[in-house]
Amino acid sequence: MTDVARLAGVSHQTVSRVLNGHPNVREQTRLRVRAAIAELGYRPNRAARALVTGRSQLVGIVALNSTLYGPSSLLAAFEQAAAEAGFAVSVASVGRLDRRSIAGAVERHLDQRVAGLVVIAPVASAGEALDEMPAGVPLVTVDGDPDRAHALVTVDQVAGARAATKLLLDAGHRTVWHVSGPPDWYDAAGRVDGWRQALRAAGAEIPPLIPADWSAAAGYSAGQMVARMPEVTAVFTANDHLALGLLRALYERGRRVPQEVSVVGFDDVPEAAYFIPPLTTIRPDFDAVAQAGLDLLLAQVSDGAAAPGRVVIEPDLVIRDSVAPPISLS
Amino acid sequence: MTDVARLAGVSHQTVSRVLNGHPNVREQTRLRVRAAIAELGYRPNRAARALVTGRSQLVGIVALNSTLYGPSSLLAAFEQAAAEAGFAVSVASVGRLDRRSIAGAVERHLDQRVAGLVVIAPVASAGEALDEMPAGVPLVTVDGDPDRAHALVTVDQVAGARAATKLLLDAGHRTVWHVSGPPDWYDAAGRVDGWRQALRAAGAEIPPLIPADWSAAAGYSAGQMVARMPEVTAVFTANDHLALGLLRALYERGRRVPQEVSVVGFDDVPEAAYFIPPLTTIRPDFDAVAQAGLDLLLAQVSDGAAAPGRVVIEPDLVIRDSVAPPISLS
DNA sequence: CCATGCGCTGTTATCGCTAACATGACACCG
DNA sequence: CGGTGTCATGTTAGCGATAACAGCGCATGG
Repeated sequence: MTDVARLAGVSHQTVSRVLNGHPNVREQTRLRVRAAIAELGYRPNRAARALVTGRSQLVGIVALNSTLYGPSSLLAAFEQAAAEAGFAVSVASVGRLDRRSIAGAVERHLDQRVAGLVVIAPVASAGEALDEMPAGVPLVTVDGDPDRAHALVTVDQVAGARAATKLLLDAGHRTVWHVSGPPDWYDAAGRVDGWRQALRAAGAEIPPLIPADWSAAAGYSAGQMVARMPEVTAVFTANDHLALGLLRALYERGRRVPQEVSVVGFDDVPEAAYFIPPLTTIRPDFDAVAQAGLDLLLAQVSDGAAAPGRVVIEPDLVIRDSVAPPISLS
Repeated sequence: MTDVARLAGVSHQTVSRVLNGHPNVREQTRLRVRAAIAELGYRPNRAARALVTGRSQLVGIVALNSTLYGPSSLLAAFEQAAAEAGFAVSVASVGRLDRRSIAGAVERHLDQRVAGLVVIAPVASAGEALDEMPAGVPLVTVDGDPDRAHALVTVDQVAGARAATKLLLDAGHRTVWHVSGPPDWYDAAGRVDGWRQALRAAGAEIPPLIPADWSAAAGYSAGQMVARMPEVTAVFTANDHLALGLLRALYERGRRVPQEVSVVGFDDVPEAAYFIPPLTTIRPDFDAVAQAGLDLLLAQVSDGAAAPGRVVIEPDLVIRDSVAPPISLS
């Protein structure tokens, strides 16, 4: 910086002013400084700037280290949004969403003096870990606990699940079964709620829940059971991969989809249109979630950790071929 | 830090020594300092440390902003490995792998004074962008150009493709068709090479290449063509999602897999075991890639940018149900 | 018994930057 | 025409750490 100042024939402070877009610099001086910067290929040292300002143009993201479609889409979307806002993104991924892991990831970020923190915290234990967080750090949780005080962005799981269930009921099915995600995930719980609500609203019988996790393997197991129950004509699975496994089990046992069994998934993974048959599903808008999350975070950053907001993103219904009226009606 | 020093009754330098594990600190003093640190909940300021040492315990990763299985698995694996090595990870993702985007992402990282850079650079344009990089920054490319000077970690695409093709030939197929990925990706090119090599080695006819990208949609189009060609009995697709689309097209047109057509994919996505039928595929070990990449990078960091190495990870063959001998033999 | 060296600790300078204040030139106003 | 702002710029201090050096006490050896 001193070199730049010397070359431009000004003081280092003036260089700093140009860098930070201060007014009160003569146009001509500004140009000289710019030229010197370009000539020397100078780039400001962010560590020094962070040190003196106490701010860091860095947002931390705590995410689950997995290739689950939802979390990894979110991560990508956040990076994108942050980069556009001029923030760098530091990622600390955790193997499991338990208290210890999350706390560790948060610590690592605090060491780096992140300006704010986004925690993709879809399970209860994550929320607990955040309660122990030092206050004063801007924080946004994604898919976290609605009953906690933090700023929160979520996909409206309940509405999505309701829409999926209602679609099946409207097609004429007497009731709808549900293969659920891991019970400690809020996403999974919300989808169960929405499913129940829709059934109740329609006065339909509420069948037992088929518990699973997010994997195709669990969907396959669920499908093996479903295939043996002739009365099951409609299934809503908590995500698309479960649906894939389910479809496969039904196929193996000769239960045709959608003629005998209708299926609706959740997520709209890119390949859902190529399942056998193409899967009707619910599509959350991850870009919107990320954008809203970052906006919330940056608002806190500039206000000084005020006003934790709440944003709920409505998912869309994507209709393909895996839903049909039950045989009795067709 | 001054507070800690005061509480422990020592100078700030001694605190620093304790923090950095220097010898020449009396055990008793060390304990007093530790206690003071714990009591005050003190955490060192990395910005200050980075400023004075010129080092930053930060590695940058440039990745494609996508939910493609390979890149996103790699990203996750890198975070994991870096965290274990005590490094924070800053991610700059790019929408497209063109020169400008990559250069921008690299710049953003250099601004942050990353200690080293990992670029997941599976296309030619990425390599070009890196040629313009200021020298002296430790750099590792993943799946990049084998002809460039940078340190490089790759999955052995050629060997994987050879194994896939050979498996099909060994099952008795006269030849094997290939649905390829985007031609500018090294991964895709390597898989094409391996396929050709295996055919040539077996003296089999080399059918025309069916060009595609990585998507299930392209696999579906390819499948619509394959289904119309009765002589095609074996297809190797450049990834699992292509295989999914292909399977679906074959299914629609009544071509049974594996009885009439055998299929092998590449990647072993978690749900591949639940395709219809379960997909035989090639599994790259992304964790190994990440570990090797990070090792290479850290070696450069400590040596001061010496010895760009080269590591090739051998993928495994995962055998499931999508391969069978051709009808003429069964 | 003093020179020497080692182990432990403190003092000072410094990294690159921004904030706060100081300065000088000039314009404007009563 | 002197007082008072305002603009453009320079000077100084300090952010929180580490590096380099200095100093002190004590054991060792000739």
